[in-house]
Amino acid sequence: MNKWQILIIDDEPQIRKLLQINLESNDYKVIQAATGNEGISLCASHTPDLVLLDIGLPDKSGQEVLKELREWYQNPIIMLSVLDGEKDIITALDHGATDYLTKPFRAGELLARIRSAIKRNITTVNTQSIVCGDLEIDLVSRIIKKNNELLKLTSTEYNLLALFAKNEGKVLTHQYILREIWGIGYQTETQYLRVFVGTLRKKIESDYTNPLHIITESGVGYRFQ
Amino acid sequence: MNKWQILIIDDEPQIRKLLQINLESNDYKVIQAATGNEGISLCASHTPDLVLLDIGLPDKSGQEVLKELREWYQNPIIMLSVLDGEKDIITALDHGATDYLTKPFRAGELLARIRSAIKRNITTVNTQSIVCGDLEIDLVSRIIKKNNELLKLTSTEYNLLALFAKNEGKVLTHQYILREIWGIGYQTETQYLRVFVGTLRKKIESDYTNPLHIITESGVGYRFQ
DNA sequence: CGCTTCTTTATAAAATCTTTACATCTCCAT
DNA sequence: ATGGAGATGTAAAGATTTTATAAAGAAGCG
Repeated sequence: MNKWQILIIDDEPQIRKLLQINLESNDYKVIQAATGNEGISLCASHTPDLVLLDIGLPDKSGQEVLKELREWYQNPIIMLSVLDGEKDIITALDHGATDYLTKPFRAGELLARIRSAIKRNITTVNTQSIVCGDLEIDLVSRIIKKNNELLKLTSTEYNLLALFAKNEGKVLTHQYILREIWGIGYQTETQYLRVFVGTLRKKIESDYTNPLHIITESGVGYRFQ
Repeated sequence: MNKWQILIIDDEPQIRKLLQINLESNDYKVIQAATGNEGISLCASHTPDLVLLDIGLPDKSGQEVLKELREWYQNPIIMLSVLDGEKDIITALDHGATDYLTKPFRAGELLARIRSAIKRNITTVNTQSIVCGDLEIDLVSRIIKKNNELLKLTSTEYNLLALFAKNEGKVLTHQYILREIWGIGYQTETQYLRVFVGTLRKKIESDYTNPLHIITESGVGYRFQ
């Protein structure tokens, strides 16, 4: 079992230290940012399982960071604030914050709310392994088997297949896939996708000239089944 | 759009009244219970979209009610309490409570937390799909099924069918359909529409010489049923 | 280096959309 | 009822867009 990774975005070093000690002693992996922009880029590069976001930041307000993150980041975001202003709470929640705690918070309660948020998130988003016909995808150990034979995939190929498997049956648009795998700013590079879908098909399809797993939805995207 | 239904379980009539007024003025439908057992049976019979559960109840504690409900009830449960005890909060959250508010709570915050909980719940649990006789249209996954068999539609065919399905029973004029699917400036290209209605009918109608789903309203447009 | 992986480019192939031509239907005036 | 004009349906051609594939260049890594 690998640890859950939590990103702390807060400008006060003492608070970060306090949170870090508390979280690490409860078996979470912690990464930290002191500013909003640093937090956003760390979130993009590490995709943590949860974000603790302070409202008062030096470069941009926590509310703004929240909005920017929510354009692409799906995991829980818990807001922290010294202010108990109802308006702040309401706007944060309405912009997609998972929870809102007022400082000084109690360590036990924060941990419980973190557990709750992560649990709710995994039961809906994450699953450990996915079986689709002759394919078996283990999301924890990143192992793919076809007819019980191990397949060798590159990192990007694996990420793509995992994304497909997590959304079995749904049509995923080019834009969505590109954003999820390559990140923001790659939404127009549909050719990448074609190349990688091609190599993936050669590996996972029994007859890649007639794919049964990755179906192309012309003009829209792809569907995995 | 039908209203969200919320179940209040609280023994104090004033609190129930207060909550009811607040919720109903925000377009929620409210049902109420004064005891834990009554709450459980109401929840079973009505399956509300969210439960507001008081910790202090006359017959059994809110924590017990929570545990019993969570054995089968998946929708959000927000706990309310006069006690701000950390222990209560932690046990409630660890037993599957979605949130925990301490009385006296602010109406705006409660409403925001209710919105947040319901929104999170529908995006994960519900996939709103439209069923019309032998047709099933899943607007989220972009999947069309006829007699449980997957249909392969092109992008434009899908858009057209989705537009029809969203306006089931209504007569849509040529102009309106053309503007919605092809955009402004195509209002006069009624021939496009004839071609695409033709191909759609071949795919979705059991007998396309005698269409039952897409009905032509001569001189006006089409109607879907 | 040698190897793997990722990014680009080029081009062939396939799917989809548009347009044209003509058949068929509907409904009203005769 | 009957003929005909306007509206609608069908089929098939071409034009256009989208997709697949190979293969060359670039980047990362032991």
